[in-house]
Amino acid sequence: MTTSVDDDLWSAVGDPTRRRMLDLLLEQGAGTATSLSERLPVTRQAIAKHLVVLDRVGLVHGTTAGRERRYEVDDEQLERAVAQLNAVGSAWDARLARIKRIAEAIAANKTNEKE
Amino acid sequence: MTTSVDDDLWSAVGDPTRRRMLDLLLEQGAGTATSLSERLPVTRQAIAKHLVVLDRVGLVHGTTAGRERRYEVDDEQLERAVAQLNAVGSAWDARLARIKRIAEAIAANKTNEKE
DNA sequence: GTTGATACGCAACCAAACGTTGCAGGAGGC
DNA sequence: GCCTCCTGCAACGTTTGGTTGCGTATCAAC
Repeated sequence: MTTSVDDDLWSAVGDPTRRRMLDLLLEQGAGTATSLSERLPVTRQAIAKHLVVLDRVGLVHGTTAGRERRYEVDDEQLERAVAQLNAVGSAWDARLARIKRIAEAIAANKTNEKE
Repeated sequence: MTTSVDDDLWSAVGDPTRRRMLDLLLEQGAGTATSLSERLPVTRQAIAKHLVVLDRVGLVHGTTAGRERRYEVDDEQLERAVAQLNAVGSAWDARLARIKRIAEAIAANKTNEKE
């Protein structure tokens, strides 16, 4: 039951560019707006805006080191996001399973009623 | 590895309103733009547009019955969407698990160098 | 210290997406 | 016939993802 609190995390993770940014950050351990933009098909400024979004929901946090601003994934928050993905997935799976059971029951019933 | 093909399904499911529409359709078996809009905080026209989006990626399909247009969830396609949610989730989980292992190894073995 | 490259932040601008209001038209019930 | 309900379409506003352009701060080299 998608509570409205989830929506911030969902919309953060819903964007394909942000998902790939998280992939890269996990792969490399950390990254800057510039380093990420070199491996993604968007400009540094677009990446920077996405980093702000991800920072706001706590999925990454950045530290300034000299002229660089380095971002890392927040493990706990990402786990929370994964948990919500799984929650929605399994909720739908449960619904689908129930629908199938009902469909089978109806099919059995109809064959009984017929003739 | 988030192929670009996934993005259509993701962005369809990424919108909170569309997620709730799918919830309602699963709960009620089927629904029209009007019936859905009565249980969601947006207008019928907004719902109608979302239904077009969901139809385009195959998550629902609609049939015209008299003056109503009834939409139902496409079970197979929704299962595919769920599979993709789970795929991303477990990929991140695997990364996080690996990072934790490495962190523990580093804690035990003090000699390490950055790439 | 001056110069030059690098990394960043900010502002203006564009296009697409989500949402609204308003209106015309087809299907059912009286 | 008439009236109601459901739908579809068009115009409009706001937010969001993306761009370009410019100013500024840091590091390295001279």
